[in-house]
Amino acid sequence: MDVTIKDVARAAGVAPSTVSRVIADNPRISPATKRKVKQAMEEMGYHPNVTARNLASRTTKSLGVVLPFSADKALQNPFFPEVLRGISSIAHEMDYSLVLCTGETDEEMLEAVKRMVYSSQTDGILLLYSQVRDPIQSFLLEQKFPFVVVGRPAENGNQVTHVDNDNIQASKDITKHLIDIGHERVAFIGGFPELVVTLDRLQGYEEALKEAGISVEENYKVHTEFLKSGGRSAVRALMSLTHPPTGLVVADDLMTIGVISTLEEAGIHVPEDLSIVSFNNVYLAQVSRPALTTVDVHIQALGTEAAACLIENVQRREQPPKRIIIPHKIEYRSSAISRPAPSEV
Amino acid sequence: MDVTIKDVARAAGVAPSTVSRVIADNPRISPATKRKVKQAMEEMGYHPNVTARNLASRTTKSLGVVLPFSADKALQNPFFPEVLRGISSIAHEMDYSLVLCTGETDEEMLEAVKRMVYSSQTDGILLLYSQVRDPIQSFLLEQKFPFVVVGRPAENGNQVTHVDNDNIQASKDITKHLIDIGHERVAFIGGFPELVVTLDRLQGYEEALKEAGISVEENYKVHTEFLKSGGRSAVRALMSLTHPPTGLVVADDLMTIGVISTLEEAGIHVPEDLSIVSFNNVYLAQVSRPALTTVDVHIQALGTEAAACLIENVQRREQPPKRIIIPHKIEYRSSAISRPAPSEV
DNA sequence: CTGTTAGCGCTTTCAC
DNA sequence: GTGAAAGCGCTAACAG
Repeated sequence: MDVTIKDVARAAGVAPSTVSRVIADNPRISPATKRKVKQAMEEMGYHPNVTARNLASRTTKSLGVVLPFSADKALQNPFFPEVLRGISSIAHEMDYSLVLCTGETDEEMLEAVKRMVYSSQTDGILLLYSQVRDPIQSFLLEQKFPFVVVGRPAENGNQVTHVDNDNIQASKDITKHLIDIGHERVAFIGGFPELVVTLDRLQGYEEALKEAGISVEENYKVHTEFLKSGGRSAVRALMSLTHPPTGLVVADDLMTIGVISTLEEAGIHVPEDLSIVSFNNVYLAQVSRPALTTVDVHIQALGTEAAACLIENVQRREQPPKRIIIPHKIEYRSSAISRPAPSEV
Repeated sequence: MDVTIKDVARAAGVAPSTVSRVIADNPRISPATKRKVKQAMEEMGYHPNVTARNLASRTTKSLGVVLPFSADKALQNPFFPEVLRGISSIAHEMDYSLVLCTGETDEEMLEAVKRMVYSSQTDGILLLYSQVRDPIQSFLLEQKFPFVVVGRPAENGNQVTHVDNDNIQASKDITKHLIDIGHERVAFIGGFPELVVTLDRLQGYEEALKEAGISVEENYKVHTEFLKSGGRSAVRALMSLTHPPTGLVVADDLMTIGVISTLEEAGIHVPEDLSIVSFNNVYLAQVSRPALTTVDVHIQALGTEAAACLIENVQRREQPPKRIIIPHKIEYRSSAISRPAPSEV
């Protein structure tokens, strides 16, 4: 940096505070001086030093973003770039910058978050996932540090502001769809059971079954790691049951792609032999074969709402905890078809 | 924030400057006072204020990261999370934070970058893509602001530090593979022709053809948007030529998935009817059907090298421009098979 | 409406 | 080895 507020003040023949006011676009400043100062800034190529401003104003105008860096391939899920886009659009609009919280392990992540808040590096934090007994959430909560989580907090749900879908209902809806089109043996494949989203979608699945008078079979509930080959055996086991399912509710589009791949290897075709529905409606869901019947959770909206909400919390402190539900919508495509199969055409 | 360096100083019975030196782990400080001060910090729950430190030391200990936020679905490419992981691991290790440069359009992106450097919000910038006549690169260059690009700069290649694969060679290698296994009619499908990586891979493709004595057909070179449905017609057109290709070099794994989808719709099977090879080896390349023969470009390494390099540049200014090439390696899987097809088994 | 005066919390000469 | 003092560049009362 080079030219400072003092330089501009001198050149414009005013006090530094006046320049500061011009920067802040303070209303009670005469158009004349405003113009004069602006011109000086322009001519001298002045740009306010963010750090100095932050120190003086005791804010950072930045939001911390916590991604699940640690978890295996989770970050490869297009879900995250997509919420990021949403967040970024609002942040940009409101003139906030985004700083990433990084770390390889859960402990490192927690450390990173602690450093962020202790060293006042950020005004608020955005948690892009929610897991059971998350030490990060507890920490933020006890520090009374502004944060919002994308997802449903497993604990203290009404103390922490969060934006989420009604995943239970969404899962109920899509499971019901499968049932409605004739499937009676419907299984569920979920990811990390520590993730609240997994639990919610499992619960919705179970509720739909119950409401349809179908009993919930324990061995119809499978948890496989995200896209992991470890999941293959689980899927195979599922399909070699005496009464294998004819329908599958999978907790995530990307996981679905892995599952379909495993199934095809085993000679099981989707949707002819098995119908699959899933969640998120990432872009890939349209171009994969078969195109996926999936619930669109409006990922970007999750991001924009979360960011807007956090910024509001940050600006006027002591906002009461809020809960925002983004609506969902089923996209009917070709991975799920009626059963029993229509008579051969 | 609450407890400051002064409080600690008072409590420990030393001067603030001494505390500062303890924080910085200054060698010429007696073990005794060091211990005393550390204990005070501990007891009082002291954490240095990053902003104040930055202002005083005139550095930010942060790196700006420029992702192609604007470009359609590009961000959905797992390539980016993966370099981010690499970058983040080094940044974390070296105690740098990462701040994202956000914007919806190219102009906004440029503005964001300008703001970052003008307002001294970051010590250096990481550009995660390289396109022809990129105003961001020009700007950074003329500002003499430290930055490194992941990819090959289209212009001023020896003035800007960059880490890249030898994409020309990589493309030559993989194209040659296709030729070696019997394909003579090989087409190329690339993405945005403004991206240098696309150009390099196209060039490698052409060179391989020439070296094999195969003439380069203009209508064998197709550019489709990333995953976009617009690409479908292009792919279909390609396949309805009088002499359609039997082999395809596609510039990116994700694009390949879209292409395969289009082909299957048209009743063309991969690899039976058409062999495909591509680039990046993202995780999906293993689980998609067929699993993709693709060149592994070591995405994470691109990230770690870039970050390490930038941090070095930032710490000791006036480093000469460097160019780092990450080796590549072909992963042979099942999307490409010999032609003419082996006699029916 | 504008100037004056203190800092924000830390680092960094320069003495001792 | 440690302290005193002077900022880093800006904002924010408080006057006027």
